[in-house]
Amino acid sequence: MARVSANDRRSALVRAALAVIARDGVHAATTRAIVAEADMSLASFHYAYRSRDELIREVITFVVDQQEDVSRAAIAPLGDVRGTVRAALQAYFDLLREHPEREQAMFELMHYSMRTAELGALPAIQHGSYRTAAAGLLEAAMPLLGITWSRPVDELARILVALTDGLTYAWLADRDDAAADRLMDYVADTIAAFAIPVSGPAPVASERTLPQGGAQ
Amino acid sequence: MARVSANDRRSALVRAALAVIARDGVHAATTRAIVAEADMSLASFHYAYRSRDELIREVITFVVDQQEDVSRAAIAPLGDVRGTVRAALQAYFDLLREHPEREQAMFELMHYSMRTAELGALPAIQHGSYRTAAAGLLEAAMPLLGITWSRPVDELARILVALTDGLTYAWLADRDDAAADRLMDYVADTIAAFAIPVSGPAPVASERTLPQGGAQ
DNA sequence: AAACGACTGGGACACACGACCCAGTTCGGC
DNA sequence: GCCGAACTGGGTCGTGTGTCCCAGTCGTTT
Repeated sequence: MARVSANDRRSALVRAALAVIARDGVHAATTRAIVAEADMSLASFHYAYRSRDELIREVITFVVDQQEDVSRAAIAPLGDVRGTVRAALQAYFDLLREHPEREQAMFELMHYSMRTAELGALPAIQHGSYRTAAAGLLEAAMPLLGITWSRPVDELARILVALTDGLTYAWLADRDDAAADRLMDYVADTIAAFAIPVSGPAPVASERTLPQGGAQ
Repeated sequence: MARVSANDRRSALVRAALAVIARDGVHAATTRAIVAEADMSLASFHYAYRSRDELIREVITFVVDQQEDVSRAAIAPLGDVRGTVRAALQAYFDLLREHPEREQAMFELMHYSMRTAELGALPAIQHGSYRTAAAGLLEAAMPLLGITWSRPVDELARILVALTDGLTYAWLADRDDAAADRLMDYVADTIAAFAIPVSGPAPVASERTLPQGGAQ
């Protein structure tokens, strides 16, 4: 086959491994399956990587980095908080519906990391990057929607991530679209309830709910 | 070794498999590892089970049934809704803290089921049983606390399960106890906000928070 | 006590896997 | 055109796996 630089080969192998993992699961991502997906020989694999573990490790860090990039996706302010949150959730959910294997692969890789001693720190990093992304969205929403949050953004980010994880998990298990819709409605409501309009030109129609609980 | 009936052997193998899975993960639950844990020979394994898959399948159904039993645990009404929900969450979380491997094993088994064609239906069943359990708690709380819920119990159960899954996942990833505490506080608040006191002897001191959002 | 069937131990088989090796091929610089 | 280094194909090794087998042992029934 064609001649490719080791660097290109490494990234090709990472993508191939990801494809195999998404299609057949982590346990099926053997060196042979991966090189078959990438259409190269076993020797090429071991020329690019010292071991399978090294590849998997790179796959995971790649995935984490990618997630961080993806979640920098622009937030589209829709006037009120609830609508904005709801739209962002819908965008994520559409992605999930289109590529369930991908999110499933994320979960599996996370569990794989938890079971591998040298990779033990990665789940915390991966989860941290989710929270950072969520916090970024919440921060970005403040000036765009003319609000502040009644609790620390970090805390709200954690709530948002927990709900998103729960939503993902539930849908992966039962594939109930209608239930997912209702769940997203709730998430939008509960997040919107933490928004406080700042003085000045108040955004309209976002005070349907009273500031719940307050900063406790 | 001692002489044991095939039936006893089957359940012993299920428990052993569960122990191995919790300790080392699903991928490490080989026939040899399982029989070593159960302290019996390979022949005994294949006398009791036709194949490893048959065992794993039994492990999963066992786990689902067990979960259903566990979640019938009595709800301890603490006067107000928030306190009751918070205490129930804390009880679950304490269990999680004590045996993280156990919950981790549940997740892994779920993913294993998703990847195995004949087991594809199990995740939905497992998740359904979680929701049923949550719904049972919410139903039980109604007469005990003198409340009704402003939304269908099924829907609230789904929210509760999603939040619990998210909580579990987050804690497994970063082991942040303080953050888990704050998250549970939020869950208790948000669930309590769906409670409507019924006319009659109103429960005391549960109106610290205004009914948030209400029935939207 | 004899015989039957439930149960066990140890070993064997075929296969898939990760890792490795080495003789060849092709490319870039001289 | 040549040379050294980057790269490739095919094969091989040792190990771990699921499954199976069979000679043997023990309890139960008659």
